[in-house]
Amino acid sequence: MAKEHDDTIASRISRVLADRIIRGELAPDARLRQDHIAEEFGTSHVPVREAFRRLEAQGLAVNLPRRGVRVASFDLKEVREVAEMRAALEGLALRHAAQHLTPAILDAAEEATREGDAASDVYAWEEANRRFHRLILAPSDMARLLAAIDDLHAASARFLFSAWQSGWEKRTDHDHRAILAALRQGRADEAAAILQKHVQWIGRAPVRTASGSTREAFAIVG
Amino acid sequence: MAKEHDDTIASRISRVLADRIIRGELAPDARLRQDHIAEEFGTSHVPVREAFRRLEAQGLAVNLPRRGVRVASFDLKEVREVAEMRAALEGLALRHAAQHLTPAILDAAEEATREGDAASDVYAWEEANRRFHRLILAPSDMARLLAAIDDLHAASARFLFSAWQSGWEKRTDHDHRAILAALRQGRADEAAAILQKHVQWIGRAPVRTASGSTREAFAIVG
DNA sequence: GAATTAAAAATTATCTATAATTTGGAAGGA
DNA sequence: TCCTTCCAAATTATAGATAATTTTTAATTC
Repeated sequence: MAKEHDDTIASRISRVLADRIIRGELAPDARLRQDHIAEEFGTSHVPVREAFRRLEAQGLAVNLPRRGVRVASFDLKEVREVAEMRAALEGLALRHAAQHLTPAILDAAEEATREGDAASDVYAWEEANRRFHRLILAPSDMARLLAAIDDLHAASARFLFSAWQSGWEKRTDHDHRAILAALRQGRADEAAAILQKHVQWIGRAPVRTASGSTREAFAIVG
Repeated sequence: MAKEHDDTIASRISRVLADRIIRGELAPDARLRQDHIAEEFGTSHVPVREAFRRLEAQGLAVNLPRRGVRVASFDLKEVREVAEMRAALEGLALRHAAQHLTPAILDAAEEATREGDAASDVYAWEEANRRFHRLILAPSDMARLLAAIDDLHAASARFLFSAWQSGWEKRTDHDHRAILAALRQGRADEAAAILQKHVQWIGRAPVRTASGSTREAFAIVG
């Protein structure tokens, strides 16, 4: 039902490109040539340009008029910025969502945490992590806030994949469990406080650069 | 210099339409017909469509694929939501900006407050108010955060103009002065706390509806 | 009220103009 | 001679205009 009828070519292109940027298949500063992309998707450049405007708004691409669109670059400063914005907004969302959380939702969130702990690669972990956050925040029923958080999660995931392309290690997410425990006991403010700390934790990993040397990469790991 | 070289037709259209929506010249749910707008601006509909994507991302318009674009509607719930998001994000920005604030900036912010107090209509007041907030937050130097705050200010202004189309009364902004006083004394956290309260204050005003009766309208007045 | 047709509007394709970039010398200097 | 720098022509890509197509909405008929 509703197959993909409510879906324009532009939105499909923007989703696919966003995914490639997030996964690092399109590197920072890489040019996005509208005619090439149009050809790949078998369309004209018009919907491609519309997709570009969406990517710009998400902060995944930057446009230089008459000089083309490039994948947005990022640095440690922006990782920190996104972490703090997530802390502020997710804390707000959780305080509103708390009163609408049901045992069923909390159970689903715990299951997402287990799946994250069991994840064998960083992509699977990120998917489970994002699901956890979305599950406990969605009942806030604040559309604008949730959309903003989604865009921040996209940025987070990009930082994460950039740092941990390989070498992912399983670990147990104690923060998620502490958040769920607090929520089960109706301690919403405590849960929000843990969440805010949790989201601001920035992990670091050594990354092999193109030139063979290694540098440190940073990413939000919550 | 640099006249409007770094400016596309699409961005100009999106700015003009955003302004009309914010000022209430384009009412909620009003249809935005791409061909009509294209004709008005003396262009084709292609840049108009790109402008629509930007308005969508700002939350000022909604797109129903193949059925056209409409001005986004809003309600008290969204006014509250925007107020809380502004509180969260402006608080964050101020805590980062505080250490970079100079006496010159604080003087300029005080001047903006005076201009707001002296404003004779709601449009002048909003301009001065926005300038105050931008002045004290910009030194945080967090581009993504400031862009998000700008979009929330646009939404705020729309709510305000919708409620106070006429009947604006001068008043003295004690909150702004308390914020500046705290900042001058280096009490950043206190300033941020006042700002957060300030931004969440929702004023109400009676509004004459089309049918002649009156209803209450709500808006962020900080 | 359901079905059919006509009109309007959105989406996408194709085409054109213009700006930006690259390339290929030519001139000048060491 | 070799290298660098500068300029102009050629190439490439973006931005926008115009044209074609599909979809939705309205009107009309049965």
